[in-house]
Amino acid sequence: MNEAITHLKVPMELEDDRSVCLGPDGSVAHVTRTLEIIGGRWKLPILFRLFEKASMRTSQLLRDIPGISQKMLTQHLRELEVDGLVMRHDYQEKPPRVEYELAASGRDLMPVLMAMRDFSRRHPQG
Amino acid sequence: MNEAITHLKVPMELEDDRSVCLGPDGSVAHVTRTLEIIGGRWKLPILFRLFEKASMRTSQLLRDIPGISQKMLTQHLRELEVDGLVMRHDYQEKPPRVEYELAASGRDLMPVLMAMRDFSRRHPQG
DNA sequence: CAGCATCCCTCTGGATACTG
DNA sequence: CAGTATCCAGAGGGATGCTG
Repeated sequence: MNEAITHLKVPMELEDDRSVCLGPDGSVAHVTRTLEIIGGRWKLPILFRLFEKASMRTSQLLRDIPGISQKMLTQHLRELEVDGLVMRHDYQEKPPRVEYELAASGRDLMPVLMAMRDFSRRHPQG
Repeated sequence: MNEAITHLKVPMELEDDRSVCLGPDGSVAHVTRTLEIIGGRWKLPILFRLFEKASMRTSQLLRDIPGISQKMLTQHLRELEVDGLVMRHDYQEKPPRVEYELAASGRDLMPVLMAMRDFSRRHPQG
């Protein structure tokens, strides 16, 4: 799964080329990777929500994020889970009860997001 | 112009809602703004290139970034210029001679990109 | 309540050809 | 050399209905 963002994804054949030509550290590839992880339409709202509230049920997220649909919520939560940012807890109850919380990687990501937020603040668009 | 990334763009009607519901600081909106700026398929290669080489001609960029097309190079350079990350210098010569360099905002962005790079390094994908 | 399956529309980006 | 104009394929995401 984890269908990454198309226009950000690096075609297999070019990946090495780009790493090489753009620094031996592969900076571009790594930044691209981070972009792919947070690049979904609702990824940021979900992450910030879980950052504020620690643990949340699916229905809570659905209510607290205006405009998101069931489908997109589940889909993005899956991707975030696969990418290791979010942990899913299924309590195996009836009716279903599932909760999500930020994993360690997810918490580590927050300072990066804060840096991105601060950049935008320091550079208001023209 | 500056046609932003669709799946990242916040519909007008929801912009306020999201800012409110996701913290009074509008974190999500700001991070989204930064994402939009760097979200194009070739934005990162271009930025890193200009970060390394200071000033470059169009043809140099075209040669140094494997896989990019004339169209996308120009298009992304325009967007980066509009967003204030890149400065364009047209020397008004014949044949044409145009050079690009990072603007102050572009240089300010680099530490943020480094943070994103480091995050990816610290969290290798599964 | 939580999640999956479809259909459909929009937009990005690639390929190509042309201008000054 | 630098840039523009078309055409087109593919992916992301919205709307809706169904399942356990």
